[in-house]
Amino acid sequence: MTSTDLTPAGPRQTRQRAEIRRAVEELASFATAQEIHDRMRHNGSGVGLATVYRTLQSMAGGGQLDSIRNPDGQVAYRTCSPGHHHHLICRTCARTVEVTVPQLEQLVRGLAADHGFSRIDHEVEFFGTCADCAAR
Amino acid sequence: MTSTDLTPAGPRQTRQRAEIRRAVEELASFATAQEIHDRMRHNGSGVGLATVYRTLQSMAGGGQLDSIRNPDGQVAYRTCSPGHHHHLICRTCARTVEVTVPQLEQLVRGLAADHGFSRIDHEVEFFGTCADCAAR
DNA sequence: CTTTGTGCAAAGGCTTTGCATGCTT
DNA sequence: AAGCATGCAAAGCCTTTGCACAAAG
Repeated sequence: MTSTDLTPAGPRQTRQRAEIRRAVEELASFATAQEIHDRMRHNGSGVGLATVYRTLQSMAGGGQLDSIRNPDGQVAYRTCSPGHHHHLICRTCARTVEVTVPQLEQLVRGLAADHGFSRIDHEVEFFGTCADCAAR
Repeated sequence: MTSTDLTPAGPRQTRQRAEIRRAVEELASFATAQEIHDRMRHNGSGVGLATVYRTLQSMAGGGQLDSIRNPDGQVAYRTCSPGHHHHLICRTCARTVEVTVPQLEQLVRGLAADHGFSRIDHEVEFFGTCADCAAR
């Protein structure tokens, strides 16, 4: 070894990563890797699909992005406001509301205790019909 | 028309459908179409994979089966005990506990009201580590 | 200079679909 | 006899992976 580096390194700064980050930050709601890629292409970007997949995964793994699975089974990403929260998503127009449900967190802890489970993840997303769409 | 039938018809009774129903009823926990198909084959059944997929979908659509999406994005099926409830699933050993969480139901109604949403589905499944697996 | 990221295309895995045949009604 | 159900294989879709090249540190 010519040098000993003790810093965790982290992902490199590349044009592609920057573009992807920007694209994700512009999202109004969740979007899949393919949707994000499409959108970028329309905006003139030439970043490859595989890179988008890899980068989104990496960002989600690093906690910079939240990933959920939509009702069709695809993985969708979104930048999240800091802190733990959930989403209330309209099945019809995809409108999304971020909700914090402290009672749910308590509930989960209670559940865990009652059944001897630990490290319970709850990627809880609520899908429903929003007022506007119900009106039609 | 030679005859006018007013009954909704419904799925036909076939050997395959019966076999699939039986297989699903024997499940201890959720299983995907492929897993169910494999299991049936090992038990000597020659039912085709496509038929298993189609039949499970049909049964789930008819409310005879509950379907969830597992963490890998595959659709998993299970016969459910009557009444609304959720599942607490061990990520390691797949052990599943059925839990009723009345407070959650209340919470959901509250959420809906607060944000003008209606018909909120909450396919809420909790994934965690059960006591046995945590002990190792 | 070394290592990680990117692109492209191919491969993979799960699920759906087309079509001819068989079975239910 | 008429029509849905089944099987098989092919097609589809989303996602991952292999490999050579480019770029970052």
